[in-house]
Amino acid sequence: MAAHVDLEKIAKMASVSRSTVSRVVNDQADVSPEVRQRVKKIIQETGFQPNLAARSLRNKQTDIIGLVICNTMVGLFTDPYFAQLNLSISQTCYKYNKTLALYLEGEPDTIFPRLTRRGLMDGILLQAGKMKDSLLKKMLKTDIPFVYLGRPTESGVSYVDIDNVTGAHLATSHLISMKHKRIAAICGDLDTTTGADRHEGYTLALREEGIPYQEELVGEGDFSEISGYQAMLQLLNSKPNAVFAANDMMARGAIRAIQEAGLSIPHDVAVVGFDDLPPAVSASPLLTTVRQPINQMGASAVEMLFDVIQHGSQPVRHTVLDVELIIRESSG
Amino acid sequence: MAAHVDLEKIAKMASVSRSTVSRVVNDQADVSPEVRQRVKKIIQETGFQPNLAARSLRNKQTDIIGLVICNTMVGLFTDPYFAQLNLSISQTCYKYNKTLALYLEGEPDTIFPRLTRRGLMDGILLQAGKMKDSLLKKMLKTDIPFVYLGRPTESGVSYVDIDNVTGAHLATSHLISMKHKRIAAICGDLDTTTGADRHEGYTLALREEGIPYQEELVGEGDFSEISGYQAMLQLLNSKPNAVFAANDMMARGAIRAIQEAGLSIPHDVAVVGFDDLPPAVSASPLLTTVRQPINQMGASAVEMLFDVIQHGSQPVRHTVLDVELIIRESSG
DNA sequence: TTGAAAGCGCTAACAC
DNA sequence: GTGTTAGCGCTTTCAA
Repeated sequence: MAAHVDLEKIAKMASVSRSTVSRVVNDQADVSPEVRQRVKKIIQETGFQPNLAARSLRNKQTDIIGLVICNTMVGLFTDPYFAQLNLSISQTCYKYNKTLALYLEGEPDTIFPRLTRRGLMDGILLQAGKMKDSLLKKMLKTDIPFVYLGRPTESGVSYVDIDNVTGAHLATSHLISMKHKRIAAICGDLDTTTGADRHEGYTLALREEGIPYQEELVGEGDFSEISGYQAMLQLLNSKPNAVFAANDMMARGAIRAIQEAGLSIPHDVAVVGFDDLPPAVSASPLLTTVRQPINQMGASAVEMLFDVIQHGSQPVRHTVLDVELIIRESSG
Repeated sequence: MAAHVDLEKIAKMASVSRSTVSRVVNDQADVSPEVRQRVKKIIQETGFQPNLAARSLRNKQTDIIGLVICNTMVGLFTDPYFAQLNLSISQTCYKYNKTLALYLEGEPDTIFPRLTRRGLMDGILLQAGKMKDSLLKKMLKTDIPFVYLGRPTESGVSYVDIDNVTGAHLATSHLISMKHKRIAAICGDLDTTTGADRHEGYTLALREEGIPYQEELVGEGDFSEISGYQAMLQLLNSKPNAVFAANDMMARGAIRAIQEAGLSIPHDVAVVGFDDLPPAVSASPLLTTVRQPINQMGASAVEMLFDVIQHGSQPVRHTVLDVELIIRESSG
């Protein structure tokens, strides 16, 4: 932030006032064409760009939004899901000429004061973590605009989520329709709404078809590949002939366990995942999975946040995005 | 950024001046114990935190640093390598109470003006991309503090890198020492210094042992799993009995291709990767690979940047981190 | 040890 | 259509 040209200097060079330069910079009306022309030329030549700290102070708006993924989820940050979400959020910020601040570290308690500082961020995207996280409740008590990524456990929260229950239902129904009898599930962390909702969808589909829910056919992982592998190892003892994994990474782990056991997919055990992430899907056998619109989720969340920033947090906004079953090889 | 308590308000409540409150907030000397006590109590009660835009304007320092990974690399952002690097950078910022701004999108040309705005960032971490990227050259012409992540193709650049040549050399030598004759390589994008350096290490190791370099044993991927798979498919025609892949993702793809061809690892074909990323390594067979200290790389880069910000870009700083060969199952 | 006052660079209300 | 001026909230001389 070295010494540099400022409005004043441009004004002198163009023999006009600071205000006029400001008007030109911000594309406001009421500047004569000749003057605008002259000032623009000088701005061009000098490469002048208004100082953002000064503008933020004056405008009470920084054009920075934060993305917060706190500790309880950080271990999973290496999941390609987050990379993709992050990318879409970043792209949307770029498109609207906003800056994205990233908060990956920190316990909900210690990170909170950093999120509530004045003069840094206009608003925040809060990635859902464990249901018991206190951060959401705390944020609700502030007047800071924020949007939740996932289904919140509190009311009065604006959020964007995907239809996890329907997705899991689709996946399970698909397996049922393939005449499989013993349909296992590898759940994600059930202390997250995502994990719980996908489990719910599985349960619902079974119930609709009058298939009893059997404990020994249900394992719990934490969305990681290795946890899917381990859960499947366990489930193999119960001889399932199909398995719904709550995300693609765990499905991939399950496939590995099934293949190592000398069983074939989908002949001996059919597999369906959830996410439709290219790296997980493209291995062989190609994964049948539930596609969720990650990019749209990121974009919607950012745009919803801009709306909250501009128009206030009332009324509360919800967007739940549709999912789609993509049938490939692993389900037969 | 709603109306809120400011220094002035605290000052009134404590019956002191703004200056005194500022001194207390910034832990400066020359405030009497009683006054300090009194002011602190009120700050505590009100939850006052100084406005960062105002502070930035005054101090000419924002305590924000940027991480820039531009378009040419963005497709690879889903590589767990970047997730891990990102995480370590984020953690280090957190530790030093700085904010991290993330720039994932944008052509080098269009992103440049956004990086050079005054009053936004104190400095920048620039992830290496394609060698021909013009961003590095442009940054060099500015007075903005920055540190390059990877080996730069220009001189006068402060950077942090890992010893890619030695790593690839270690991997290849290891395969040679196992008495393999036909040692293939799956290179990463050779238009990146990382890809080129790892190729260089492979070449060097062969030469040292008097093994001729054979074109038909060398494939090129782009660091993605699928590209490793495809490159291996091709290479299998040349009947290699070992292969060095320039990263773990490609190694994983190669393993898949080898196994699908009905060959066993390491018996028929030995495989060595590069990165030592848990998700890639933990599948079976466990991957022999070159471990690079990603977390240390992130931390070093951030700390180097702080140093550049504080003390100027001269002298130029370099840190090249050591790598280590981790022998597991896939190399026999 | 404390307070008064200037000013960081910008925008916008108001006056001309 | 253009300029003057008053701050935004903070830190920091400088004076008391």
